[in-house]
Amino acid sequence: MTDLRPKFRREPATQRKEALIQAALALISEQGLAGATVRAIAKRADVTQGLIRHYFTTKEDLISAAYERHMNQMTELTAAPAAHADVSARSRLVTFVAAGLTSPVMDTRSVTLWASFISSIRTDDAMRKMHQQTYYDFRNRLECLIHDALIEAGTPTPPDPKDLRQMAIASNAVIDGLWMEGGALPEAFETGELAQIGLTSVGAIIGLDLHAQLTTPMATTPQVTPTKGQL
Amino acid sequence: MTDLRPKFRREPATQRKEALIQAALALISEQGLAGATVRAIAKRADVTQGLIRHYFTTKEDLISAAYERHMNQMTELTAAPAAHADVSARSRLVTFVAAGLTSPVMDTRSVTLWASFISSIRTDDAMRKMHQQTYYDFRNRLECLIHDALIEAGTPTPPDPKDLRQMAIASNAVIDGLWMEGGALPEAFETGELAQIGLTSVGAIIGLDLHAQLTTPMATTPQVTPTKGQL
DNA sequence: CGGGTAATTATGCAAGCGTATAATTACCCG
DNA sequence: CGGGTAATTATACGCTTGCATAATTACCCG
Repeated sequence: MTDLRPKFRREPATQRKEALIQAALALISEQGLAGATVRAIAKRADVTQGLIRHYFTTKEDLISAAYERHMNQMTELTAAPAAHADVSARSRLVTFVAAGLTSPVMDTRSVTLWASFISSIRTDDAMRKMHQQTYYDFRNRLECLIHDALIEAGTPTPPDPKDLRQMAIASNAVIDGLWMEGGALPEAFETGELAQIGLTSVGAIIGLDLHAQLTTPMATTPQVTPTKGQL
Repeated sequence: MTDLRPKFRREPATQRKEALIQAALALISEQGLAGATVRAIAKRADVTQGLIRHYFTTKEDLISAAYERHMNQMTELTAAPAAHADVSARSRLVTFVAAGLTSPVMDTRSVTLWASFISSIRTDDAMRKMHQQTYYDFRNRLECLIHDALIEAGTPTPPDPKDLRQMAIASNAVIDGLWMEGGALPEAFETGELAQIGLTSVGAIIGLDLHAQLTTPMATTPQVTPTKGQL
């Protein structure tokens, strides 16, 4: 009756931490922050709850690490496809915008996760700093792409830094707004519709046509039950 | 030693409900959903916790009512200033966009509240429906304003409904995105900067100049520490 | 192969949670 | 003024939470 098989395995620290973070992310995306209890996370990661305290001094620590992980991955998933240096700047910008508004970046899970975290940036300083850093990082990448695309398109003079900043802020906002709605109400939009709207809008904001070949100012896609009315 | 003064007052139902909702909103905006416990809400509203169950069958009920209240107020605060029928359609649109990107609509408290609620639209069906309804309501108002402004500006033909829809989605997204960042990182932007960017962007998206008198495509405002760098 | 040690489990605790129910009590009406 | 009733308080229950601490145990190293 003596049990020969070990009752648990000792894993490298980074691996265990990663497993715990992934378990936390899964739970938060499924049930919100309230569902991500220490016990639930431990169970999901197939360990006992005491182990969490061994790797993270507090639960807040783990949640914060999960937030960082999620946001960095989102930025990377958006930026990576647009990193090929051998294509035109305009093409890189197009890829960036489209990637940010397509699965897996634009996705109910991602948006829910993000929303859960965002709600705590007012209370939690670590969360607040993380949000700020993530936001600036994303916006700066966008600003660089816009800058390059404008130069490439042959603008009269090098773009005014102030205008560039505002274009980046505005473009970032459209992408964020579309991304959020696409994740929150997936059934409200056609596949690819939001990516296309994003390209049209960013194009309009920076004064460049970001569509394949056409020059029409606002292209067209099939419509879906808008619940229009009253008012 | 007999206490002459009454130990509590009986208030009309609507008033008590309203007080409880306001207490909940205050707590959620200050400490997130986690801080809005039944006991804390009751204390804030100067009643005992049992009373909550007397007016709301469950805590979820109260939270849901608070969500509805908050969103409707935000929409109203944005739309009301733009309701004067005697001014031009363009002017009404301008007012609408600007109101949505200025205090008190664009505000840390509002954004934090919204974020707390949003995180639960995946789990909670009532929340989900409320979000959907609120979103469509806001977007439809925007679409109407855009429509009127385009007609007024003398577009060649009545605007294509599909284009109109996309313009509304995009404009809504910019406003949402700017509103969110303005609330989340208030110190990152100059006063009025986001409203101005919003006007410029919506103008670019629908193909109308929404600025006071100028015709320049991207006007200019003072800059503020952007934490630019690396990459 | 055998001991030391850090990873992991096991157990417990105090506090807070949402909810249910019974006891008060302010206020309305005849 | 005095009784009825609904608003409000008071109290309690069972459960879950995050965290701490002690007991195990897998694995590395000489």
